[in-house]
Amino acid sequence: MAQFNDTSAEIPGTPCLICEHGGLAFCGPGPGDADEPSRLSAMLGQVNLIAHDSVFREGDPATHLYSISQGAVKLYKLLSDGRRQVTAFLFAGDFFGLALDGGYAYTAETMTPALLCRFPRRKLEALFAEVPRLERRLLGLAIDDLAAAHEQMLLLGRKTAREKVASFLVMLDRRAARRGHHGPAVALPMSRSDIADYLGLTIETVSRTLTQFRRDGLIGLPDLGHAVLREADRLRQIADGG
Amino acid sequence: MAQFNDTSAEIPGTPCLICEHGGLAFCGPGPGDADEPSRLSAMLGQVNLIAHDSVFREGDPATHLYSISQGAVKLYKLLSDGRRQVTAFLFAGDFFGLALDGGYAYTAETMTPALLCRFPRRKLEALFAEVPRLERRLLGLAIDDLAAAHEQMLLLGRKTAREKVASFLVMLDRRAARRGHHGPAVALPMSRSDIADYLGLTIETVSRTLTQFRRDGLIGLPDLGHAVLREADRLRQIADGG
DNA sequence: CGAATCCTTGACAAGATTCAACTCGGGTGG
DNA sequence: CCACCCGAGTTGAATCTTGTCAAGGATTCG
Repeated sequence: MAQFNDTSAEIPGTPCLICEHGGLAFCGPGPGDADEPSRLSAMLGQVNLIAHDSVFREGDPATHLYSISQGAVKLYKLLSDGRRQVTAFLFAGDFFGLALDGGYAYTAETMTPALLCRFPRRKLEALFAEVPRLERRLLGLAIDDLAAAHEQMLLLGRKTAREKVASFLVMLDRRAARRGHHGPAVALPMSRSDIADYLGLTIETVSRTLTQFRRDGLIGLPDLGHAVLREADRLRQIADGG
Repeated sequence: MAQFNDTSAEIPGTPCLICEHGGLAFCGPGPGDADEPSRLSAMLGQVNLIAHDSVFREGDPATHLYSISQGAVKLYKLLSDGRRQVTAFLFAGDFFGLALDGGYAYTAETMTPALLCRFPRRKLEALFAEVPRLERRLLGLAIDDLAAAHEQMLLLGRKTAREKVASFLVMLDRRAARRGHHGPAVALPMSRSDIADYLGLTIETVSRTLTQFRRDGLIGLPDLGHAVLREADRLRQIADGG
């Protein structure tokens, strides 16, 4: 585990695809500052991973900051007996790996083949002095993550299975739209087991709830990897406790 | 609600007590940089709140950043039907209120009478340019919060009631020790209802679990507001899923 | 084509919630 | 001064949502 795919292990200097992603990630170009992206791309490296490969593990020294160029990644934490909590699903344009000297707080694993950009933490910190806007951006992204974490705590602590699954589908749909995916179906690159561990449920409960939504005409399930939100408004209502 | 106590509404320029708290909060003095604290205290204001007073509400415009000088504060989010998730308990030296233009992501309420330091967000951002170390500190604190949030997700999604309550007691004990409180009893300034909403349980389950711990000799409950961890190691073991 | 893995479905069990009664302690007012 | 009241907490019994265990079906991949 944790090996990088041989085909293109690391390509320093190659321009980062996510820099084209409209500023979603921290390496995106900012207004009136054309110099910064080139400085960043000069220090970033790309890593190409196969599906179900681990990027780093909880407790590993936090050497790099990652940004997803292509593919999907999940973050999770484990209890000693193997119980797992998936804390985030990430897609193109998202970043992860923000950590202090204590090491990464979670394990990061690809769900699909993925192309990641990564930045050495040390070099990035040195660059902060020259480009303060960078650190501001990173702080903003951390605050976004924090808000998402609080929202997930509300879900885990206080929502029913039905509300959790509805929230999950609505969240994926909203984020897919933000990335420009406006097709009828939302992609589910994660397994039922991943979904269960994200929502604090079992795979059986996730499966049963999805089936019930399908029977009620709220969603379509054309195949295991996709869901169609037929009654998105109703799902949003369920997600918020209605 | 949300009124400041009349007795000492705001005292600009008064030195912030938490600046003496050994660098726990972001306004603490750093090595070789005696200038910064004075600049900060020049722009901070103190607010004195009674118990069970709200500091700000979820969605309010994020005008200030807060730091606790004295007292205890809780953060929470609500669902439309009143279900509540407490996302954090905060004590002297802790800070809160980090938010972007979307407004605060949670409501903040005192649990005890509290003395807070607050910094206007606008002015703080202006100061970032002059004192880059400040922004670095804030980013570090945000990363700490993020790690705590992930830990809480693991608790909410995957721990049993017994493990949740044990984790809660151990967490309070560890944080009290960090603040220099080494007495035999850990303070519980929050109500059973707050604890339940923090752990994703009901007050009855919290009460029953505490009683069971007491019967098993793991803890003492001298009064409603205190707990004595008699078997701290065993509690830590339970908290981690043993 | 076969084997393995993932998912779905069903029957049953259990941990936590709900509902309800009771206790305790503090504050108030007769 | 003390009885009363009220809110908070505890305890008990019944219920229920979700988890556990087990079997069957589907999809994928060698």
